[in-house]
Amino acid sequence: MENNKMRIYTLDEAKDKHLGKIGTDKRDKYEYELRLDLLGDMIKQARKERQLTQSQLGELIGVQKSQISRIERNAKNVTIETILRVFKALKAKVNFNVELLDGDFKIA
Amino acid sequence: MENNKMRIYTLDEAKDKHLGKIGTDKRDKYEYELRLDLLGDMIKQARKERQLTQSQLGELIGVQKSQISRIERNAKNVTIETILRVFKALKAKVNFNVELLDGDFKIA
DNA sequence: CGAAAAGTTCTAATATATGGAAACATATTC
DNA sequence: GAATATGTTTCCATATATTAGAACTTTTCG
Repeated sequence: MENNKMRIYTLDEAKDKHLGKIGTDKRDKYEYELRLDLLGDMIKQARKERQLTQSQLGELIGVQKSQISRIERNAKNVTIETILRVFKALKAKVNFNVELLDGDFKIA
Repeated sequence: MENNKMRIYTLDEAKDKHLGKIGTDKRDKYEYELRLDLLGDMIKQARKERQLTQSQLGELIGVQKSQISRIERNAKNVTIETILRVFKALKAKVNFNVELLDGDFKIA
């Protein structure tokens, strides 16, 4: 019987693939913007992992394929709730990890 | 000199605190809904870690304190972009991790 | 290669997110 | 306890997210 966890994707994995490792100039420069862009890519990857078309995924949450395409293509201006609906239909769990970075942050 | 990473928060940590460990009925029942609710809590925690009022955080991203309050109180229907703007102002990095769960998932 | 499948983009309508400002509520300070 | 600081809710206006459906484009498959 297989492991319960089939696959884990992280945004960092996706970025490594697209931009190179942490520390390269190219990587840092796009860190913020790509965080916005790659969420849609993660939806797409999860969907393909499930071997679903956009149309089939759309049926699962009750929308047309065009909405799935829209979200996958540009997830930055999509609400958290909508994103989670999609991932729920894909039987994927999303974890948000927040990491406070050290900076000499002071309010006078 | 301090570590670069001051603190790491995960949604799971927050849920453990509110609901008990993975596996309890109470925990499972609210897994989906609370994922929607606790993102705002994470914003609030990060803000307090930075020792900022809502008003000060609002100034950082150019909105009134009432918007910060609104977002913290209900982050589920907020766009990814807005969420990330807030975390960026808090000098916090957000990681989205997607985990595909095994399920006898078939499309006939 | 051509047809079908799959994905993308557009239009227009509706629902809702975002925002300021003010009133209100609660917490903190002295 | 009173004043101040901080957070919440409401109202209203504007901007934008969501959606169906259709036309279009790209990919897949036999």
